Amino acid sequence: MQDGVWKALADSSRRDILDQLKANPRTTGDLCNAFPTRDRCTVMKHLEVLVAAGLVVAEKRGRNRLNFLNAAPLHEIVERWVSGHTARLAQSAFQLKRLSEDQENEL
Amino acid sequence: MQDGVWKALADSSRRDILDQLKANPRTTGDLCNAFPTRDRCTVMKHLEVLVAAGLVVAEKRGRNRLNFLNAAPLHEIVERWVSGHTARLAQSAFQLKRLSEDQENEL
DNA sequence: ATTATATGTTACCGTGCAGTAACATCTCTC
DNA sequence: GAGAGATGTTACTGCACGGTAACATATAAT
Repeated sequence: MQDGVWKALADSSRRDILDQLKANPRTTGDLCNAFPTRDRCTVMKHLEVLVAAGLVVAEKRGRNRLNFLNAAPLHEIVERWVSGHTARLAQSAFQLKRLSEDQENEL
Repeated sequence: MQDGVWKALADSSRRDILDQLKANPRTTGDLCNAFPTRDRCTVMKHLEVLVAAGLVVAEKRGRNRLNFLNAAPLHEIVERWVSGHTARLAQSAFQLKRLSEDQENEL
């Protein structure tokens, strides 16, 4: 479940697509124009992955397809996993600080 | 740069390893015992990826190797990328709500 | 010193994925 | 309805990655 979201976020092209959708929904053609180096099929495949992960919702509008960002899955993995780690940011920083001090003492 | 962090987080085994390191640093052997289904070499390869991403710092202690969590890269991608999306969570929810209403109106 | 324990290194295999091409479908415009 | 424009589908290729085995090194205990 969450795994699909992480996998979707692993690719920079897909994160770029999400950035494009952040302000406003875009048609597939818009997105292809935004990434001239990538083939249209490549963009569509990335969109499929994003839709499967729930990060993008697509809607047909005539002969166009509008792609909407859905930030909810992002929010979810941050709440359920990331915050559990970053909450202890100070603790891990302390551990690492003590580690480097021990290394100095070994000289 | 950030890409290495995202790639490292894409694999659930690696996220599990980070979970193991959340409370306390662990030796490589500890981690292997924590994941009996995975080969030791597999665990080590995952650790390599995590170290390359800066999420884990390893230190030799005698014949053991202690693996420390470093949550800083996590915090960084959240601050620099994720929060830019989740901050607009309400906006994207509104867009999606309006989308579903439009779909109902089309009936 | 020898042995057992813990970790490090190299090479290989199967799978999954990014990327592309060719072809198919659908919808607007005229 | 004919053609153009936009999207959908299938199949193929190269490469990266997860996983494993075999071998190598280092350190503690005896």
